Amino acid sequence: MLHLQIKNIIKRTGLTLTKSRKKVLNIFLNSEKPLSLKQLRLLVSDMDRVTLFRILSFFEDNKIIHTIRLDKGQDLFALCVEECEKEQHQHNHIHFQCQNCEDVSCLPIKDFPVLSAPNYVINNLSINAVGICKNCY
Amino acid sequence: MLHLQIKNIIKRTGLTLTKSRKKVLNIFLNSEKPLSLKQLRLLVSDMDRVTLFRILSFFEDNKIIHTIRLDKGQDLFALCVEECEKEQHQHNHIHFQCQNCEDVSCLPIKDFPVLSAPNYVINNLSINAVGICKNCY
DNA sequence: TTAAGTGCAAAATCTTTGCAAATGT
DNA sequence: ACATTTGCAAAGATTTTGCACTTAA
Repeated sequence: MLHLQIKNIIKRTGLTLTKSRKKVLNIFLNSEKPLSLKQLRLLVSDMDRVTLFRILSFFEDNKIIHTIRLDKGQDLFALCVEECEKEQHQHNHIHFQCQNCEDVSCLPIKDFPVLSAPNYVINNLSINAVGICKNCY
Repeated sequence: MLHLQIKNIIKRTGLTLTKSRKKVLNIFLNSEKPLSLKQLRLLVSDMDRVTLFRILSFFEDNKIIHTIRLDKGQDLFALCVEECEKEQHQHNHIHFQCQNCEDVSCLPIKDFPVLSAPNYVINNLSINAVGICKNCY
């Protein structure tokens, strides 16, 4: 089941499914939340850090994961969902970081804002919100 | 005129107006566009890189500048405008990067989107758009 | 078999820290 | 004069590169 999922994700890229890549994918598939590089390093335990770097940038190039760039210089990585597989690689969800518990999650928004500006073509919006989450409210 | 502007900006923080800080502020005040660390380094020429780091983080702490975190790992720095001086330090403008010419600017949007999610408090939104700018259109 | 991926060592960058000398008020 | 800021040297951290060895198809 999970194995099949992993195979399909990699098959999309046309490239090799290795043990290391499988490991990293598993971590993402088993995680509810976006992960920092530090967290990933712990979770992959013995994997060489260079290999992890290369896998992450490979995954990012192939739109398997994307980077969430929070304020304050933190980057988190998350699996892409359906939308990413379309041409535009659009992320129609909003990342939210709680200023109290620091937790990062996706905001459940019904109507994703549509923006337009005269003479501009807007292909992708990335929106980060900060505030107080429903648990800390 | 410009000198007065600089004085006022620094006065807000209650702290010292030094030659180096003045230099960096001048660069920002004379630049239409947000600047990368690399660009800033060139523009401050002989200033020690540590000093530049410290000035930037001082300016950021004091809400004189803010960081624009573009996709693909680039950070740019820009002067804050009026909004930043209010409590919330909200940036009611949208940063736009052209996928053709790579230029970064603020999007002229009339109605800044208002988001709400049940049981969440949203204090700040940062929105980055990518697409094709009016010059490359 | 052989093209691609991994691990290791080491280079290149980037960021932070401590402290003495210089500067601003 | 005194507190703050700067420059320098050096530590720490992060990211990249080259290359021999291993692995997946």
